[in-house]
Amino acid sequence: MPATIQDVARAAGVGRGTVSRVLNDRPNVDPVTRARVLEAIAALDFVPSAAARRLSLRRTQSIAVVTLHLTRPSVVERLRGIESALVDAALDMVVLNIETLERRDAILRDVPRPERFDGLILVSVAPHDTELAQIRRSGLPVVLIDAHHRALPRVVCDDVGGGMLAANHLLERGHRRFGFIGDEPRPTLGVPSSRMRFRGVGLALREYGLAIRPDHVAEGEHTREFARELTETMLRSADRPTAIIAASDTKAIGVLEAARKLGIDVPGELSVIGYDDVEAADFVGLTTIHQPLAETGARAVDRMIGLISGAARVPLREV
Amino acid sequence: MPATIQDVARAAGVGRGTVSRVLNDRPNVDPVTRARVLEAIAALDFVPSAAARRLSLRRTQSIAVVTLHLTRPSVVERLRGIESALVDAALDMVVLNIETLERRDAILRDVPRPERFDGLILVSVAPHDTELAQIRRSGLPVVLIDAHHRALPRVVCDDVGGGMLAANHLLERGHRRFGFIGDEPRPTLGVPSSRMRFRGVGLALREYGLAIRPDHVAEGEHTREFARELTETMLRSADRPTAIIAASDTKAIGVLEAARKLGIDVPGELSVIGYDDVEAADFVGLTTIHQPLAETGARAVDRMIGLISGAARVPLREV
DNA sequence: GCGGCATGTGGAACCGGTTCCACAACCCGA
DNA sequence: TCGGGTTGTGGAACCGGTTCCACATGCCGC
Repeated sequence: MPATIQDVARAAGVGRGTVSRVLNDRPNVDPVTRARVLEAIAALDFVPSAAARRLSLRRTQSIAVVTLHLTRPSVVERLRGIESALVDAALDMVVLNIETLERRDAILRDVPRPERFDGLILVSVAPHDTELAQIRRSGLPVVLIDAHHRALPRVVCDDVGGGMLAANHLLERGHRRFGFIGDEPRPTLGVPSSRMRFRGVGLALREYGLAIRPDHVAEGEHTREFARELTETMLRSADRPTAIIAASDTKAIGVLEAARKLGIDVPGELSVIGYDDVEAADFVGLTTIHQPLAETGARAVDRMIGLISGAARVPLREV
Repeated sequence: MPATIQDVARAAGVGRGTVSRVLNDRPNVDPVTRARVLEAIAALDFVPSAAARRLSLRRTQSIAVVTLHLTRPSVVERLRGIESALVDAALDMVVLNIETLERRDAILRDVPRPERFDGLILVSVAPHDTELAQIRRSGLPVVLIDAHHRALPRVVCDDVGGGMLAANHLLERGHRRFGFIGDEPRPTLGVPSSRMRFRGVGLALREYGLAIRPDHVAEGEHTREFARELTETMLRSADRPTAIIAASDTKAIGVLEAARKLGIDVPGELSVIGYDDVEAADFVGLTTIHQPLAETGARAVDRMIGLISGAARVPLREV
């Protein structure tokens, strides 16, 4: 039903090749001819078929964004940055979300195929070595966000630095007994950002000749309820911490709940720092670490486009 | 580089047509031949090219999801539902996010083209009549979520009912003076769900012979700060409301902030109801209206697939 | 006045699938 | 034994673009 390039060629009285040259702004087209072709295009409301274009160019004009836990605020914010940068580059964003291990494996098996996508952005997902091999074979450009792999370009936030930032903030305010509420140290899916943040906390404390007590570290599932329970136990201990750093705002809210339940005043008797800067953070009185999430997304797209057009650069990090 | 159907045909000693028949599980293929073809496919690690398939089938195997304000929790949750349903149907989800009016118009102009997508899901976006005409012409199946159009299939939550629900909850608890904090009654982008909810509140009050005072209704921009300011003004009035219904949790938090600032105890002196059930809602002590967001997303995909396969059904609603 | 080069153009071949048509081989009943 | 139907198969045509090659035309300098 829609007009094809052949129709345009006929209408303008030229060959298909000429229409194609006009469409792609190539030189060696007589201005008069060009005008006639453009007129025909407008008259027929012609839009080139993406499918045909993809087939003959062997490019798909779309990139896959693989996310872990799409609904987390930090992921969404990154996605927004990615989307808006991709729009500018006239690329389609296909979102693939991971919620189970099976799906993770299926995606990493099926997605890195050059005939499916022009590029791959993995958010909080790092490929295994065998998966990396397939990605390599596919020749697809890949950029990781919030994930590490020694051999792949990545845009990461400095989690260690973030942890240090949080700890230093509290140290400067005189705190000496710290607690940490984090995620699984080695998550089945995803990446150990939580552990990195913990390491940053440890580093900052060391400069003050301090260390965090093992029983003041509690790691587990990324839910508020879980964080609440772990915190309750921690706060009941004899020498309870005066400051708790949580690996995310979700967990931080769990910490606040526990404190409230035990009648511990925040920030009077206990300081709490979260991570992510969710919308409600300042209302509930949470100090939090902000990350430029949308910017990292946009940045990843920039690098991806660089890779597509052939540049190879050294992996870099940003805070 | 990757193997083509021609390579497979050669390897198996058959014609391309036969390979295609095997790939698509068509009848009239000798079991022996089929086995030989499958063997060749496995040996060559052959995966059919999506681009070629799209071109010859004139189907893209991907659907466009247009969202307004991707980052709002309610939208993300719907997106998750959509994504997971689309995966089951082996369709790619291309996300297009709207943040400005220009982009809105550009998307509604360029996206409804049969050569680009197999279907369209609009989340909180309703097309104008001229845009509808183009969609019609394109022949693309469209499903709206959280948006109304008399002529298009849609999956909506009953906003009027939600408003009534909120109001009745408060009426049963003895409240008689209500306030409402909502979005712009007729938003430039997006849909007037806020107004619908307000109408529901009005209906519920009428049954009690009550009405909401005009100066206890404040509508404006969807931000916490704005909601806070509007609420402050409202709470300073002589006969301030004893209960406030907000059109979203974001605004509800603004309301809580205002109350806190003025030293008004919640829920002692003022009850607040929000909308969306964001994660932090119960921590901050907010009563909120929950909607089955992911389910509506999945439901929309079901209907879309129904439309693609040719069924035409009566528009319906769900709560 | 003619060889050489730049410019503009038409059209064939190609990308990698699907579909349809023609035809061969076989089975069956008359 | 022969006509008619079924089954399996190869290959051409097609989807709608891009690219490359060949060729026509016009201009230049000698």
